[in-house]
Amino acid sequence: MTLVRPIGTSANIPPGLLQLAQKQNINVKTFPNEKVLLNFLAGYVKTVDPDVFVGHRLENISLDVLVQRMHDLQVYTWSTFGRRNRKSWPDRFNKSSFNNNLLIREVFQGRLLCDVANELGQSLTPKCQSWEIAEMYDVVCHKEVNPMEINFLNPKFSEDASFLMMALKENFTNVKITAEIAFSIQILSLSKQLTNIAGNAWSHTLSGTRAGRNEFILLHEFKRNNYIVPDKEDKYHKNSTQVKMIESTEDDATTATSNKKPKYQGGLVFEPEKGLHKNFVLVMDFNSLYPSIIQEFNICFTTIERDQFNVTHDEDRDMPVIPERDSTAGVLPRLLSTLVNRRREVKKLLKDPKNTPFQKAQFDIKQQALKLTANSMYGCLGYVLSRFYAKPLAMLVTNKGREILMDTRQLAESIGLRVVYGDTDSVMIDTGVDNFNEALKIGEEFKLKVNERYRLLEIDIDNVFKRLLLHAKKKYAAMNATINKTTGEVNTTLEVKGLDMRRREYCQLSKDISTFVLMKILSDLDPEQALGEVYDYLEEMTGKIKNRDIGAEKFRINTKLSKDPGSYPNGKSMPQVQVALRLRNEGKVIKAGAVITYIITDSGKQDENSTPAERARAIQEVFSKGSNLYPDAEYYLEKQIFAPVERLLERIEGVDMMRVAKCLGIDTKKYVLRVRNNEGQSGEIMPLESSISDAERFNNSSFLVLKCKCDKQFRFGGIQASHDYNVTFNGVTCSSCQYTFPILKLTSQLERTIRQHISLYYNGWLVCDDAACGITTRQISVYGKRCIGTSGKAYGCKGIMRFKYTDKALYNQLLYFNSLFDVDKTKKNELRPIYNFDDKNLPTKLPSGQVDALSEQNRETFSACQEVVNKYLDDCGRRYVNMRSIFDFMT
DNA sequence: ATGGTAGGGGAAGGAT
DNA sequence: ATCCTTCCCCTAC
Repeated sequence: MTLVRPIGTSANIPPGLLQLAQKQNINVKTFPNEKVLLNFLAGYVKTVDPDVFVGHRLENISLDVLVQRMHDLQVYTWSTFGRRNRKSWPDRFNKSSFNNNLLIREVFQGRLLCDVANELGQSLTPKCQSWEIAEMYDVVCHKEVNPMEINFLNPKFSEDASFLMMALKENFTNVKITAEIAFSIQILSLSKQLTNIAGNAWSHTLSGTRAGRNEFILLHEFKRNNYIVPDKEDKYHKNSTQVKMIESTEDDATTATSNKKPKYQGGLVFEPEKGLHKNFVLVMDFNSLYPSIIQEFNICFTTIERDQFNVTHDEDRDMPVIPERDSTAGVLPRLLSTLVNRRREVKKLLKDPKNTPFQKAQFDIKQQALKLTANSMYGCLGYVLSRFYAKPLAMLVTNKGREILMDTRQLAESIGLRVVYGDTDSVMIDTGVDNFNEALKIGEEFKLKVNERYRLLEIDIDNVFKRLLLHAKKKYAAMNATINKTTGEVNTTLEVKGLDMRRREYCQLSKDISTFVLMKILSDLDPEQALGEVYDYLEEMTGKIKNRDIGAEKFRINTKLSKDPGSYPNGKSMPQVQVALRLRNEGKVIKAGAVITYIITDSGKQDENSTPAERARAIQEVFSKGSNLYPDAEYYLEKQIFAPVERLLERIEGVDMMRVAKCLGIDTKKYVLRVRNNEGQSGEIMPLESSISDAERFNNSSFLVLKCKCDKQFRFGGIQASHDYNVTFNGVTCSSCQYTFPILKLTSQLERTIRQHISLYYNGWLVCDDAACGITTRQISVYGKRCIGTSGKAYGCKGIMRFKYTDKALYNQLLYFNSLFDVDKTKKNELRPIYNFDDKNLPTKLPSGQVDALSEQNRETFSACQEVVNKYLDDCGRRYVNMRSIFDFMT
């Protein structure tokens, strides 16, 4: 049913509308004015008495407008929108900030609001970029629809019935599409399952926030276990000292700019071995790492002592203690284990061939809901406003995560595997083979080795990459290989993470071109030929772009406005802000959170100096009739095509970037300048290994501790800021007694430390890697690498004996000592820090000029120290190989 | 008001 | 002019 009232100044409905509607079989009702229409609507809602409203942008747009108009036109029957019979509007309505989702929800109390494009809808459709209705229809239902731009200010809509009818039909179509999307993503079923699991209100789940669901599932769980749950806090009643501390220290930071500073350390990301890997690369991935860690290490509010926490602001010392391995499982681990087990059961049911399609869909939704619930548990531990906020627990989880990932890397490297990248819960291993099955075998073996170290935690082969191009942390492209079991053929598909082409501010044309380039570079083609084809393609595309042979829709750029467009201080340089302001001037509603779709248009002849932001136009404006606006070829070629392609080809062997620039018609003079500037900084091409920062490479090395005449001991980290020592032009000086170390004292302490490390290594201590067992021995057991446990008979402990001090660790340790006195590294500010970056008591950094000067002044002293280290390093270098071959069976 | 942190990259504007 | 910090956005996990 469609309700219509006269538009604009006209008091009449265009003649012939009803007949037209009848002909097209659409149920249209007309009303003399808006108030009558709204009254009818209110009555209609009351009669139908719906449980759910399904729509697209309900709270933000449609219902907001509807409710506001009812208020302004004094439609007294407004309360039928909800199920409470109310006479007066909620108090807050007359206040200025009434465009509040809470108010809308208050009016609609008793009925569910299901919005396919709100936060919940968006979380279910992550592939969408703008969540416009047409885009969602395309992405979710794989059907295309051409949206019509309707501007009711156009007088034709109030005069011409066929015109108005078009608008009504558009509206009608959108309603149907929305319903189709809602069914397709199963938003109602899923939210109901989530609600059933958590035990909160369905209406709450539909609003899309996870914190509330999480709160309720924990409340229920603790109640069931006879615990007293924490009180709900408000601004008058705080019961957590942690919250108070955070508020007092970070008050201004959170309110003013909403610049959320991280509160604790998160996942570990390895520095990738950048470039193209042509061997098979295995992606080994821990299955749901954080939920598994909580279970594996029994991390719970009830098992971990948290009172002493947050005193020193030093994560190392504040980190709570993990419970004993055989301690009773806490509430949280038990809850997670229940969720995991239930999911396993449901997945079993899902596989039953006797299922009807309906049952199958139901089971699938249920297992999804269980997974979502388990996975959102960790996030809420670190959420300040959660009733169950527990920073120590969150810290513990990520801390274990980092430890596990580091151990996994070391295990891989100890058996000669090369880890080329890893992020939080995964390692990528360059197998060095070019055969799929061989690679798989290596992966299976490694998987066993990793999995025998944990009870629950499980690593698996996630993907096998035939080719892998690593560009930076969180940015890579790969040819994902799968084998067809019957034919034995290897099929490949392109997989891209994080690169420009995955981002919504890059237009479709840019994405198409990036895809083409990657397909060539990652193909089996001869590299030279691949590059040749890329050059040709780029040249061809440049021609098409300049000739305006490509449709403007390929040039659309999406960007979200997180704030109100009016409140950007630097808005002038931001195209999306300029476009939003233009749209707002036209009378469009643009709120914080809106996704702006725009095109950078050609400046034409005049205004050579106009900025891209000034030339940005909303997509509607470009497509409107007679607009005469075209994409700015130069802008797109440089920013949207050259820049991403340059990043893709950066480390490809034999690439001629000048030629790429020429193919794209980039002003090569500008480009030459850019290359020169960058070369000056980063210097010559470095070997891969030295691209790892010292901070990471020496992460596990011991610091060099110097002892002063005054008995004070301190970490020495080369020429860098410290509370304990200064490097002056005379050498190293103690901060407490101002004693300056003579060269001899420095070298002798250094040598003594090195000898200690070497003797530690020769001791050959073995340690069980099971933290709970932790047995340390020099016995090499007859059971091989298995831990002999306390029984001495290799049962009772599943740990593996490893060298406490590996040859590699010693080698690395010596390299670290060497680096402390490396003048060049010092000048480039590449030394490993001796303080944690988040230490509250961080000394102020030395000015770079001072560092340079001190480096030069101490060059002689430092090279004397380096000589000491090098003496042992040379020695070690030879033995390094020998020791390995002797003890190979151990590792 | 409505899970988390890590990280790249563009752009502006202040410091040098 | 060039470096460095800050803001902003978006992505990976």
